[in-house]
Amino acid sequence: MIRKSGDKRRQPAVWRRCRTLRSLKQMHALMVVRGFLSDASSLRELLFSSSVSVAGAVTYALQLFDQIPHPDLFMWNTVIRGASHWTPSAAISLFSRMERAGVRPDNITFPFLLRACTKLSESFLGSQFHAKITKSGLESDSFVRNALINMHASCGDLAAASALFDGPARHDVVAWSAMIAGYARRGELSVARQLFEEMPSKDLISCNIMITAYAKQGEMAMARQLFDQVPVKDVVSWNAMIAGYVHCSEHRRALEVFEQMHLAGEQPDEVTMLSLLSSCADAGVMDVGRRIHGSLMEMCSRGGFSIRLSNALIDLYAKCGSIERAIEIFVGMREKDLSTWNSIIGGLAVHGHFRDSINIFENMIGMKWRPDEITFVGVLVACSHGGMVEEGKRYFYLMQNKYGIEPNVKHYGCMVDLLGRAGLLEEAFEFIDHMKIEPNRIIWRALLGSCRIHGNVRLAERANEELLRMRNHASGDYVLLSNVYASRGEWCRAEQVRKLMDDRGVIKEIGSTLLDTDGKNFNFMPKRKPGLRINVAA
DNA sequence: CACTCCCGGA
Repeated sequence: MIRKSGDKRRQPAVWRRCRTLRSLKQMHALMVVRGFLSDASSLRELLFSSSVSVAGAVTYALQLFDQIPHPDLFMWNTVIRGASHWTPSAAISLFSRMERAGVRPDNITFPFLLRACTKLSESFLGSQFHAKITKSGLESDSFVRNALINMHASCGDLAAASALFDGPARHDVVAWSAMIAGYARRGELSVARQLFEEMPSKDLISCNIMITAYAKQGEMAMARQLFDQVPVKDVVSWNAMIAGYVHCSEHRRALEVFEQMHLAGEQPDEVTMLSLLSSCADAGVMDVGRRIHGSLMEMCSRGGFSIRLSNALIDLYAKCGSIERAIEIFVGMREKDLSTWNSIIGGLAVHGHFRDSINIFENMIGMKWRPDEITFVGVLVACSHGGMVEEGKRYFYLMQNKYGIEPNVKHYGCMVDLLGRAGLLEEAFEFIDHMKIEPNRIIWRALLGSCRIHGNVRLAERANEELLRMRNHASGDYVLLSNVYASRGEWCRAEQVRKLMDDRGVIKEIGSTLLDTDGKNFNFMPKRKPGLRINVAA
Protein backbone atom coordinates (compact mmCIF):
# COMPACT_ATOMS: atom_id res chain seq x y z
CA MET A 1 0.00 0.00 0.00
CA ILE A 2 2.79 2.41 0.86
CA ARG A 3 4.87 3.30 -2.14
CA LYS A 4 8.44 2.06 -2.14
CA SER A 5 10.14 4.38 -4.54
CA GLY A 6 10.18 8.14 -4.70
CA ASP A 7 8.37 8.20 -8.02
CA LYS A 8 6.28 11.33 -7.71
CA ARG A 9 4.20 10.71 -10.80
CA ARG A 10 2.64 7.64 -9.25
CA GLN A 11 1.70 9.41 -6.07
CA PRO A 12 -1.80 10.71 -6.76
CA ALA A 13 -3.35 7.27 -7.06
CA VAL A 14 -1.69 6.28 -3.83
CA TRP A 15 -2.65 9.40 -1.93
CA ARG A 16 -6.26 9.13 -2.84
CA ARG A 17 -6.35 5.66 -1.45
CA CYS A 18 -5.81 7.03 2.06
CA ARG A 19 -9.03 6.06 3.74
CA THR A 20 -8.16 6.50 7.40
CA LEU A 21 -6.76 9.33 9.44
CA ARG A 22 -3.94 7.00 10.44
CA SER A 23 -2.73 6.32 6.92
CA LEU A 24 -3.18 9.98 6.14
CA LYS A 25 -0.87 10.93 8.97
CA GLN A 26 1.66 8.35 7.80
CA MET A 27 1.61 9.91 4.35
CA HIS A 28 1.96 13.36 5.80
CA ALA A 29 4.92 12.28 7.92
CA LEU A 30 6.53 10.67 4.92
CA MET A 31 6.10 13.87 2.97
CA VAL A 32 7.72 15.88 5.72
CA VAL A 33 10.66 13.47 5.91
CA ARG A 34 11.21 13.31 2.17
CA GLY A 35 10.76 17.01 1.64
CA PHE A 36 7.62 16.81 -0.47
CA LEU A 37 5.81 19.48 1.51
CA SER A 38 7.02 22.17 -0.84
CA ASP A 39 5.77 20.22 -3.83
CA ALA A 40 2.45 21.69 -4.92
CA SER A 41 1.01 18.57 -6.54
CA SER A 42 1.81 16.42 -3.50
CA LEU A 43 0.21 19.01 -1.26
CA ARG A 44 -2.88 19.08 -3.44
CA GLU A 45 -3.26 15.34 -3.15
CA LEU A 46 -2.70 15.29 0.59
CA LEU A 47 -5.27 18.03 0.99
CA PHE A 48 -7.66 16.14 -1.25
CA SER A 49 -7.34 13.00 0.85
CA SER A 50 -7.89 14.79 4.11
CA SER A 51 -10.83 16.84 2.84
CA VAL A 52 -12.63 14.33 0.71
CA SER A 53 -11.45 10.75 1.08
CA VAL A 54 -11.14 10.48 4.84
CA ALA A 55 -14.35 11.01 6.75
CA GLY A 56 -13.98 13.39 9.64
CA ALA A 57 -10.50 14.60 8.76
CA VAL A 58 -11.59 18.15 7.89
CA THR A 59 -10.00 19.56 11.02
CA TYR A 60 -6.78 17.99 9.87
CA ALA A 61 -7.29 19.37 6.36
CA LEU A 62 -7.89 22.85 7.73
CA GLN A 63 -4.75 22.71 9.85
CA LEU A 64 -2.74 21.53 6.88
CA PHE A 65 -4.30 24.19 4.69
CA ASP A 66 -3.39 26.95 7.14
CA GLN A 67 0.26 26.06 6.76
CA ILE A 68 0.27 26.48 3.01
CA PRO A 69 1.63 29.98 2.26
CA HIS A 70 -0.08 30.63 -1.09
CA PRO A 71 -2.78 28.06 -1.78
CA ASP A 72 -3.87 27.81 -5.42
CA LEU A 73 -7.46 27.68 -6.65
CA PHE A 74 -7.55 23.89 -6.56
CA MET A 75 -6.47 23.90 -2.94
CA TRP A 76 -9.09 26.46 -1.98
CA ASN A 77 -11.75 24.45 -3.78
CA THR A 78 -10.64 21.22 -2.15
CA VAL A 79 -10.68 22.54 1.38
CA ILE A 80 -13.99 24.36 0.83
CA ARG A 81 -15.40 21.12 -0.57
CA GLY A 82 -14.42 19.21 2.56
CA ALA A 83 -15.73 21.91 4.84
CA SER A 84 -19.03 22.21 2.96
CA HIS A 85 -19.70 18.60 3.74
CA TRP A 86 -18.85 18.47 7.42
CA THR A 87 -18.72 22.01 8.76
CA PRO A 88 -20.63 24.20 6.31
CA SER A 89 -20.12 27.41 8.25
CA ALA A 90 -16.36 26.91 7.95
CA ALA A 91 -16.81 26.74 4.18
CA ILE A 92 -18.37 30.18 4.24
CA SER A 93 -15.58 31.72 6.30
CA LEU A 94 -13.00 30.05 4.05
CA PHE A 95 -14.67 31.82 1.14
CA SER A 96 -14.24 35.21 2.84
CA ARG A 97 -10.58 34.42 3.37
CA MET A 98 -10.32 33.39 -0.25
CA GLU A 99 -11.77 36.68 -1.42
CA ARG A 100 -9.44 38.61 0.86
CA ALA A 101 -6.51 36.64 -0.55
CA GLY A 102 -7.58 37.83 -3.99
CA VAL A 103 -8.38 34.37 -5.39
CA ARG A 104 -11.42 34.36 -7.66
CA PRO A 105 -13.95 31.56 -7.17
CA ASP A 106 -14.81 29.50 -10.26
CA ASN A 107 -17.56 27.16 -11.46
CA ILE A 108 -16.25 24.47 -9.09
CA THR A 109 -16.17 26.70 -6.01
CA PHE A 110 -19.79 27.85 -6.20
CA PRO A 111 -21.50 24.46 -6.03
CA PHE A 112 -19.63 23.77 -2.77
CA LEU A 113 -20.58 27.14 -1.35
CA LEU A 114 -24.20 26.62 -2.35
CA ARG A 115 -24.18 23.22 -0.73
CA ALA A 116 -22.94 24.88 2.46
CA CYS A 117 -25.80 27.41 2.29
CA THR A 118 -28.26 24.61 1.70
CA LYS A 119 -27.04 22.72 4.75
CA LEU A 120 -27.24 25.85 6.86
CA SER A 121 -30.63 26.85 5.39
CA GLU A 122 -28.97 30.20 4.69
CA SER A 123 -31.18 31.38 1.87
CA PHE A 124 -30.07 34.99 2.25
CA LEU A 125 -26.43 34.08 1.90
CA GLY A 126 -27.35 31.77 -0.94
CA SER A 127 -29.03 34.62 -2.78
CA GLN A 128 -25.90 36.71 -2.32
CA PHE A 129 -23.91 33.95 -3.98
CA HIS A 130 -26.56 33.84 -6.68
CA ALA A 131 -25.91 37.53 -7.38
CA LYS A 132 -22.16 36.93 -7.58
CA ILE A 133 -22.73 34.01 -9.94
CA THR A 134 -24.94 36.05 -12.23
CA LYS A 135 -22.38 38.83 -12.31
CA SER A 136 -19.58 36.45 -13.21
CA GLY A 137 -21.63 34.79 -15.94
CA LEU A 138 -21.37 31.37 -14.35
CA GLU A 139 -25.14 30.86 -14.29
CA SER A 140 -24.84 29.13 -17.65
CA ASP A 141 -22.78 26.34 -16.11
CA SER A 142 -25.12 23.42 -15.58
CA PHE A 143 -23.50 22.32 -12.32
CA VAL A 144 -23.72 25.82 -10.91
CA ARG A 145 -27.31 26.22 -12.10
CA ASN A 146 -28.34 22.91 -10.59
CA ALA A 147 -26.68 23.82 -7.31
CA LEU A 148 -28.64 27.09 -7.38
CA ILE A 149 -31.92 25.32 -8.11
CA ASN A 150 -31.24 22.96 -5.27
CA MET A 151 -30.31 25.73 -2.87
CA HIS A 152 -33.46 27.75 -3.60
CA ALA A 153 -35.69 24.68 -3.58
CA SER A 154 -34.23 23.37 -0.32
CA CYS A 155 -34.62 26.75 1.35
CA GLY A 156 -38.27 26.82 0.29
CA ASP A 157 -37.97 29.51 -2.38
CA LEU A 158 -39.57 27.45 -5.12
CA ALA A 159 -40.32 30.56 -7.16
CA ALA A 160 -36.61 31.29 -7.52
CA ALA A 161 -35.90 27.62 -8.20
CA SER A 162 -38.64 27.43 -10.85
CA ALA A 163 -37.36 30.58 -12.54
CA LEU A 164 -34.07 28.82 -13.18
CA PHE A 165 -35.69 25.50 -13.92
CA ASP A 166 -38.08 26.98 -16.50
CA GLY A 167 -35.40 29.23 -17.95
CA PRO A 168 -34.00 29.00 -21.44
CA ALA A 169 -31.42 26.36 -20.59
CA ARG A 170 -32.32 22.70 -20.80
CA HIS A 171 -32.78 21.05 -17.47
CA ASP A 172 -31.36 17.65 -16.72
CA VAL A 173 -32.25 14.88 -14.32
CA VAL A 174 -30.43 16.62 -11.47
CA ALA A 175 -32.51 19.78 -11.87
CA TRP A 176 -35.72 17.71 -11.90
CA SER A 177 -34.62 15.89 -8.78
CA ALA A 178 -33.82 19.10 -6.95
CA MET A 179 -37.27 20.50 -7.76
CA ILE A 180 -39.01 17.30 -6.64
CA ALA A 181 -37.04 17.26 -3.39
CA GLY A 182 -37.95 20.91 -2.82
CA TYR A 183 -41.69 20.31 -3.17
CA ALA A 184 -41.47 17.16 -1.10
CA ARG A 185 -39.69 18.98 1.69
CA ARG A 186 -42.52 21.51 1.78
CA GLY A 187 -45.01 18.71 2.10
CA GLU A 188 -46.43 19.24 -1.38
CA LEU A 189 -46.39 15.58 -2.15
CA SER A 190 -48.84 15.74 -5.04
CA VAL A 191 -46.76 18.33 -6.90
CA ALA A 192 -43.63 16.31 -6.24
CA ARG A 193 -45.33 13.20 -7.54
CA GLN A 194 -46.61 14.95 -10.65
CA LEU A 195 -43.14 16.26 -11.47
CA PHE A 196 -41.71 12.82 -10.89
CA GLU A 197 -44.16 11.33 -13.36
CA GLU A 198 -43.51 14.04 -15.96
CA MET A 199 -39.80 13.53 -15.71
CA PRO A 200 -38.47 12.27 -19.01
CA SER A 201 -35.87 9.97 -17.54
CA LYS A 202 -35.52 8.82 -13.98
CA ASP A 203 -32.37 7.71 -12.33
CA LEU A 204 -31.82 5.92 -9.06
CA ILE A 205 -31.35 9.15 -7.14
CA SER A 206 -34.64 10.62 -8.33
CA CYS A 207 -36.39 7.40 -7.34
CA ASN A 208 -34.75 7.57 -3.95
CA ILE A 209 -35.96 11.14 -3.55
CA MET A 210 -39.52 10.07 -4.32
CA ILE A 211 -39.33 7.05 -2.02
CA THR A 212 -38.13 9.37 0.72
CA ALA A 213 -40.90 11.84 -0.05
CA TYR A 214 -43.56 9.15 0.38
CA ALA A 215 -41.87 7.77 3.48
CA LYS A 216 -41.68 11.13 5.20
CA GLN A 217 -45.39 11.67 4.64
CA GLY A 218 -46.09 8.28 6.12
CA GLU A 219 -47.21 6.89 2.75
CA MET A 220 -45.33 3.69 3.26
CA ALA A 221 -47.47 1.68 0.85
CA MET A 222 -46.58 4.11 -1.95
CA ALA A 223 -42.96 4.13 -0.91
CA ARG A 224 -42.88 0.37 -0.94
CA GLN A 225 -44.52 0.17 -4.35
CA LEU A 226 -41.95 2.47 -5.92
CA PHE A 227 -39.12 0.78 -4.05
CA ASP A 228 -40.18 -2.58 -5.45
CA GLN A 229 -40.22 -1.14 -8.97
CA VAL A 230 -36.66 0.10 -8.81
CA PRO A 231 -34.60 -2.60 -10.50
CA VAL A 232 -31.21 -1.80 -8.99
CA LYS A 233 -31.31 -0.30 -5.51
CA ASP A 234 -28.50 1.16 -3.49
CA VAL A 235 -27.88 1.60 0.21
CA VAL A 236 -29.79 4.91 0.16
CA SER A 237 -32.93 3.22 -1.20
CA TRP A 238 -32.82 0.67 1.60
CA ASN A 239 -32.09 3.30 4.21
CA ALA A 240 -34.99 5.42 3.01
CA MET A 241 -37.37 2.51 3.53
CA ILE A 242 -35.96 1.63 6.92
CA ALA A 243 -36.12 5.26 8.06
CA GLY A 244 -39.68 5.51 6.79
CA TYR A 245 -40.83 2.57 8.87
CA VAL A 246 -38.95 3.86 11.89
CA HIS A 247 -40.58 7.24 11.43
CA CYS A 248 -44.07 5.81 11.66
CA SER A 249 -43.08 3.51 14.50
CA GLU A 250 -43.32 0.35 12.43
CA HIS A 251 -40.26 -0.99 14.12
CA ARG A 252 -40.84 -4.59 13.18
CA ARG A 253 -41.12 -3.70 9.50
CA ALA A 254 -37.96 -1.65 9.74
CA LEU A 255 -36.13 -4.71 10.99
CA GLU A 256 -37.70 -6.84 8.27
CA VAL A 257 -36.42 -4.47 5.59
CA PHE A 258 -33.00 -4.61 7.20
CA GLU A 259 -33.16 -8.39 6.99
CA GLN A 260 -34.13 -8.22 3.31
CA MET A 261 -31.33 -5.76 2.70
CA HIS A 262 -28.90 -8.23 4.15
CA LEU A 263 -30.31 -11.03 1.99
CA ALA A 264 -30.03 -8.82 -1.08
CA GLY A 265 -26.33 -8.48 -0.35
CA GLU A 266 -26.44 -4.76 0.31
CA GLN A 267 -23.88 -3.62 2.86
CA PRO A 268 -25.37 -1.41 5.61
CA ASP A 269 -23.67 1.90 6.26
CA GLU A 270 -23.61 4.23 9.23
CA VAL A 271 -26.99 5.74 8.38
CA THR A 272 -28.56 2.27 8.33
CA MET A 273 -27.21 1.49 11.76
CA LEU A 274 -28.23 4.87 13.16
CA SER A 275 -31.79 4.33 11.97
CA LEU A 276 -31.93 0.88 13.46
CA LEU A 277 -30.54 2.04 16.78
CA SER A 278 -33.04 4.86 17.05
CA SER A 279 -35.76 2.39 16.13
CA CYS A 280 -34.75 0.13 19.00
CA ALA A 281 -34.49 3.08 21.33
CA ASP A 282 -38.00 4.26 20.44
CA ALA A 283 -39.46 0.81 20.71
CA GLY A 284 -37.54 0.03 23.86
CA VAL A 285 -36.25 -3.27 22.50
CA MET A 286 -32.94 -3.45 24.19
CA ASP A 287 -31.93 -6.96 23.19
CA VAL A 288 -32.19 -6.16 19.49
CA GLY A 289 -30.28 -2.96 20.16
CA ARG A 290 -27.60 -4.94 21.90
CA ARG A 291 -27.31 -7.30 18.96
CA ILE A 292 -26.90 -4.33 16.65
CA HIS A 293 -24.27 -3.02 19.02
CA GLY A 294 -22.57 -6.42 18.71
CA SER A 295 -22.63 -6.32 14.92
CA LEU A 296 -21.20 -2.83 15.04
CA MET A 297 -18.33 -4.04 17.15
CA GLU A 298 -17.58 -6.65 14.50
CA MET A 299 -17.89 -4.11 11.70
CA CYS A 300 -15.66 -1.51 13.31
CA SER A 301 -13.36 -3.87 15.15
CA ARG A 302 -10.63 -1.27 15.26
CA GLY A 303 -10.73 2.45 15.74
CA GLY A 304 -13.98 2.58 17.70
CA PHE A 305 -17.28 4.11 16.68
CA SER A 306 -18.02 7.48 15.22
CA ILE A 307 -19.39 10.10 17.56
CA ARG A 308 -22.81 9.75 16.04
CA LEU A 309 -22.95 6.01 16.51
CA SER A 310 -21.78 6.34 20.08
CA ASN A 311 -24.45 8.97 20.69
CA ALA A 312 -27.09 6.65 19.28
CA LEU A 313 -25.89 3.89 21.59
CA ILE A 314 -26.03 6.18 24.61
CA ASP A 315 -29.55 7.12 23.62
CA LEU A 316 -30.52 3.47 23.12
CA TYR A 317 -29.25 2.31 26.49
CA ALA A 318 -30.57 5.35 28.29
CA LYS A 319 -34.05 4.97 26.79
CA CYS A 320 -34.07 1.26 27.55
CA GLY A 321 -33.22 2.03 31.14
CA SER A 322 -29.72 0.57 31.15
CA ILE A 323 -28.09 3.71 32.36
CA GLU A 324 -24.90 1.88 33.37
CA ARG A 325 -24.26 0.83 29.79
CA ALA A 326 -25.06 4.33 28.57
CA ILE A 327 -22.47 5.73 30.95
CA GLU A 328 -19.98 3.11 29.87
CA ILE A 329 -20.25 4.26 26.27
CA PHE A 330 -20.12 7.89 27.34
CA VAL A 331 -16.98 7.41 29.41
CA GLY A 332 -15.30 5.41 26.67
CA MET A 333 -15.62 8.14 24.07
CA ARG A 334 -12.41 9.91 23.18
CA GLU A 335 -14.24 12.69 21.40
CA LYS A 336 -17.62 14.08 22.28
CA ASP A 337 -19.98 16.52 20.71
CA LEU A 338 -22.94 18.46 22.04
CA SER A 339 -25.37 15.61 21.34
CA THR A 340 -23.22 13.31 23.44
CA TRP A 341 -23.68 15.54 26.45
CA ASN A 342 -27.34 16.08 25.68
CA SER A 343 -28.00 12.35 25.38
CA ILE A 344 -26.40 11.46 28.68
CA ILE A 345 -27.85 14.42 30.59
CA GLY A 346 -31.34 13.70 29.25
CA GLY A 347 -30.94 9.96 29.74
CA LEU A 348 -29.91 10.30 33.37
CA ALA A 349 -32.67 12.82 33.99
CA VAL A 350 -35.53 10.66 32.81
CA HIS A 351 -34.25 7.63 34.68
CA GLY A 352 -34.16 9.19 38.07
CA HIS A 353 -30.46 9.99 38.30
CA PHE A 354 -31.14 13.66 38.88
CA ARG A 355 -27.98 14.53 40.75
CA ASP A 356 -25.75 12.70 38.23
CA SER A 357 -27.51 14.49 35.41
CA ILE A 358 -26.87 17.88 36.99
CA ASN A 359 -23.31 16.96 37.89
CA ILE A 360 -22.53 16.01 34.32
CA PHE A 361 -24.08 19.25 33.16
CA GLU A 362 -21.84 21.18 35.55
CA ASN A 363 -18.86 19.20 34.27
CA MET A 364 -19.79 20.09 30.75
CA ILE A 365 -19.95 23.78 31.60
CA GLY A 366 -16.63 23.51 33.40
CA MET A 367 -15.13 22.15 30.19
CA LYS A 368 -16.31 25.24 28.31
CA TRP A 369 -18.99 23.49 26.30
CA ARG A 370 -21.87 25.69 25.25
CA PRO A 371 -25.20 24.07 26.10
CA ASP A 372 -28.15 24.46 23.74
CA GLU A 373 -31.89 24.32 24.20
CA ILE A 374 -31.91 20.54 24.24
CA THR A 375 -29.32 20.43 27.01
CA PHE A 376 -31.60 22.58 29.12
CA VAL A 377 -34.60 20.36 28.51
CA GLY A 378 -32.57 17.56 30.10
CA VAL A 379 -31.43 19.76 32.97
CA LEU A 380 -34.94 21.00 33.70
CA VAL A 381 -36.36 17.50 33.54
CA ALA A 382 -33.76 16.47 36.11
CA CYS A 383 -34.77 19.36 38.35
CA SER A 384 -38.51 18.80 38.05
CA HIS A 385 -38.37 15.03 38.54
CA GLY A 386 -35.89 15.48 41.37
CA GLY A 387 -37.94 18.13 43.10
CA MET A 388 -35.07 20.63 42.88
CA VAL A 389 -37.19 23.76 42.67
CA GLU A 390 -34.55 26.37 43.41
CA GLU A 391 -31.99 24.83 41.04
CA GLY A 392 -34.60 24.53 38.33
CA LYS A 393 -35.46 28.20 38.60
CA ARG A 394 -31.78 29.11 38.57
CA TYR A 395 -31.07 27.07 35.42
CA PHE A 396 -34.14 28.49 33.72
CA TYR A 397 -32.75 31.95 34.42
CA LEU A 398 -29.22 30.95 33.39
CA MET A 399 -30.44 29.53 30.12
CA GLN A 400 -31.95 32.84 29.08
CA ASN A 401 -29.56 35.32 30.59
CA LYS A 402 -26.21 33.64 30.19
CA TYR A 403 -26.79 31.58 27.07
CA GLY A 404 -29.41 33.69 25.31
CA ILE A 405 -31.75 30.75 24.75
CA GLU A 406 -35.42 31.61 24.49
CA PRO A 407 -37.45 29.01 26.34
CA ASN A 408 -39.57 26.77 24.13
CA VAL A 409 -42.72 24.95 25.07
CA LYS A 410 -40.76 22.01 26.49
CA HIS A 411 -38.83 24.25 28.84
CA TYR A 412 -42.05 25.87 30.02
CA GLY A 413 -43.58 22.44 30.44
CA CYS A 414 -40.69 21.41 32.67
CA MET A 415 -41.07 24.52 34.78
CA VAL A 416 -44.81 24.02 35.21
CA ASP A 417 -44.09 20.44 36.14
CA LEU A 418 -41.36 21.54 38.53
CA LEU A 419 -43.61 23.99 40.36
CA GLY A 420 -46.66 21.78 40.20
CA ARG A 421 -45.01 18.66 41.56
CA ALA A 422 -43.60 20.70 44.41
CA GLY A 423 -47.14 21.76 45.24
CA LEU A 424 -46.64 25.37 44.17
CA LEU A 425 -49.81 25.26 42.12
CA GLU A 426 -50.70 28.93 42.34
CA GLU A 427 -47.19 29.86 41.31
CA ALA A 428 -47.44 27.45 38.39
CA PHE A 429 -50.64 29.15 37.22
CA GLU A 430 -49.02 32.51 37.50
CA PHE A 431 -46.04 31.19 35.59
CA ILE A 432 -48.28 30.08 32.73
CA ASP A 433 -49.89 33.51 32.66
CA HIS A 434 -46.50 35.11 32.15
CA MET A 435 -45.28 32.79 29.43
CA LYS A 436 -44.07 34.43 26.26
CA ILE A 437 -45.63 31.76 24.10
CA GLU A 438 -49.09 30.27 23.90
CA PRO A 439 -49.43 27.40 26.36
CA ASN A 440 -50.34 24.15 24.63
CA ARG A 441 -52.20 21.19 25.96
CA ILE A 442 -49.04 19.58 27.27
CA ILE A 443 -48.56 22.51 29.62
CA TRP A 444 -52.12 22.35 30.92
CA ARG A 445 -51.95 18.62 31.24
CA ALA A 446 -48.76 18.91 33.27
CA LEU A 447 -50.58 21.24 35.61
CA LEU A 448 -53.66 19.07 35.73
CA GLY A 449 -51.41 16.16 36.63
CA SER A 450 -49.95 18.16 39.50
CA CYS A 451 -53.42 19.14 40.68
CA ARG A 452 -54.23 15.47 40.81
CA ILE A 453 -51.16 14.71 42.92
CA HIS A 454 -52.02 17.48 45.34
CA GLY A 455 -55.75 17.00 45.16
CA ASN A 456 -56.53 20.58 44.23
CA VAL A 457 -59.96 20.41 42.66
CA ARG A 458 -60.43 24.12 42.05
CA LEU A 459 -57.30 24.54 39.99
CA ALA A 460 -57.81 21.20 38.27
CA GLU A 461 -61.14 22.46 36.96
CA ARG A 462 -59.53 25.60 35.66
CA ALA A 463 -56.81 23.66 33.93
CA ASN A 464 -59.35 21.36 32.40
CA GLU A 465 -61.40 24.32 31.16
CA GLU A 466 -58.33 25.55 29.35
CA LEU A 467 -57.89 22.13 27.82
CA LEU A 468 -61.49 22.06 26.69
CA ARG A 469 -61.15 25.52 25.23
CA MET A 470 -58.59 24.03 22.88
CA ARG A 471 -61.36 21.74 21.65
CA ASN A 472 -59.21 18.86 22.51
CA HIS A 473 -61.09 15.69 23.15
CA ALA A 474 -58.13 13.54 23.95
CA SER A 475 -59.11 11.04 26.56
CA GLY A 476 -56.14 11.54 28.83
CA ASP A 477 -57.34 14.95 29.92
CA TYR A 478 -60.66 13.63 31.11
CA VAL A 479 -59.02 10.68 32.72
CA LEU A 480 -56.74 12.97 34.67
CA LEU A 481 -59.58 15.21 35.80
CA SER A 482 -61.62 12.22 36.76
CA ASN A 483 -58.68 10.98 38.77
CA VAL A 484 -58.47 14.28 40.60
CA TYR A 485 -62.03 13.87 41.79
CA ALA A 486 -61.48 10.24 42.58
CA SER A 487 -58.38 10.97 44.62
CA ARG A 488 -60.49 13.27 46.75
CA GLY A 489 -63.20 10.71 47.14
CA GLU A 490 -65.58 12.69 44.99
CA TRP A 491 -66.78 9.63 43.18
CA CYS A 492 -69.91 11.17 41.77
CA ARG A 493 -68.05 13.87 39.97
CA ALA A 494 -65.43 11.43 38.83
CA GLU A 495 -68.25 9.39 37.38
CA GLN A 496 -69.69 12.49 35.70
CA VAL A 497 -66.46 13.11 33.87
CA ARG A 498 -66.32 9.52 32.73
CA LYS A 499 -69.86 9.83 31.47
CA LEU A 500 -68.95 13.04 29.67
CA MET A 501 -66.22 11.10 27.95
CA ASP A 502 -68.70 8.52 26.76
CA ASP A 503 -71.10 11.18 25.54
CA ARG A 504 -68.43 12.87 23.52
CA GLY A 505 -67.26 9.62 22.09
CA VAL A 506 -63.88 9.76 23.69
CA ILE A 507 -62.22 6.41 23.59
CA LYS A 508 -59.41 5.56 25.87
CA GLU A 509 -56.72 3.87 23.87
CA ILE A 510 -55.60 0.47 24.92
CA GLY A 511 -52.17 0.76 26.40
CA SER A 512 -49.70 -1.19 24.37
CA THR A 513 -46.06 -1.83 24.79
CA LEU A 514 -43.56 -3.28 22.42
CA LEU A 515 -42.18 -6.20 24.31
CA ASP A 516 -39.26 -8.22 23.21
CA THR A 517 -39.69 -11.86 23.89
CA ASP A 518 -37.31 -14.49 22.64
CA GLY A 519 -35.31 -12.15 20.47
CA LYS A 520 -37.06 -13.32 17.32
CA ASN A 521 -40.64 -12.32 17.67
CA PHE A 522 -42.16 -9.14 18.92
CA ASN A 523 -45.42 -8.66 20.66
CA PHE A 524 -47.14 -5.41 20.02
CA MET A 525 -49.64 -5.89 22.77
CA PRO A 526 -49.03 -6.11 26.47
CA LYS A 527 -48.90 -9.53 27.96
CA ARG A 528 -52.10 -10.18 29.80
CA LYS A 529 -52.15 -12.21 32.88
CA PRO A 530 -55.02 -14.67 32.90
CA GLY A 531 -58.06 -13.33 34.65
CA LEU A 532 -56.96 -9.72 34.31
CA ARG A 533 -59.23 -7.47 32.34
CA ILE A 534 -57.90 -4.51 30.43
CA ASN A 535 -60.14 -1.58 31.18
CA VAL A 536 -61.44 0.38 28.29
CA ALA A 537 -62.89 3.78 29.10
CA ALA A 538 -64.28 2.67 32.38
C1' DC B 1 -7.52 17.33 -11.68
C1' DA B 2 -12.91 18.42 -9.30
C1' DC B 3 -18.60 20.05 -9.04
C1' DT B 4 -24.81 19.62 -8.79
C1' DC B 5 -29.95 15.79 -6.98
C1' DC B 6 -31.21 10.88 -2.31
C1' DC B 7 -30.77 7.94 3.36
C1' DG B 8 -30.71 9.67 10.51
C1' DG B 9 -31.34 13.46 14.22
C1' DA B 10 -30.74 14.19 21.16
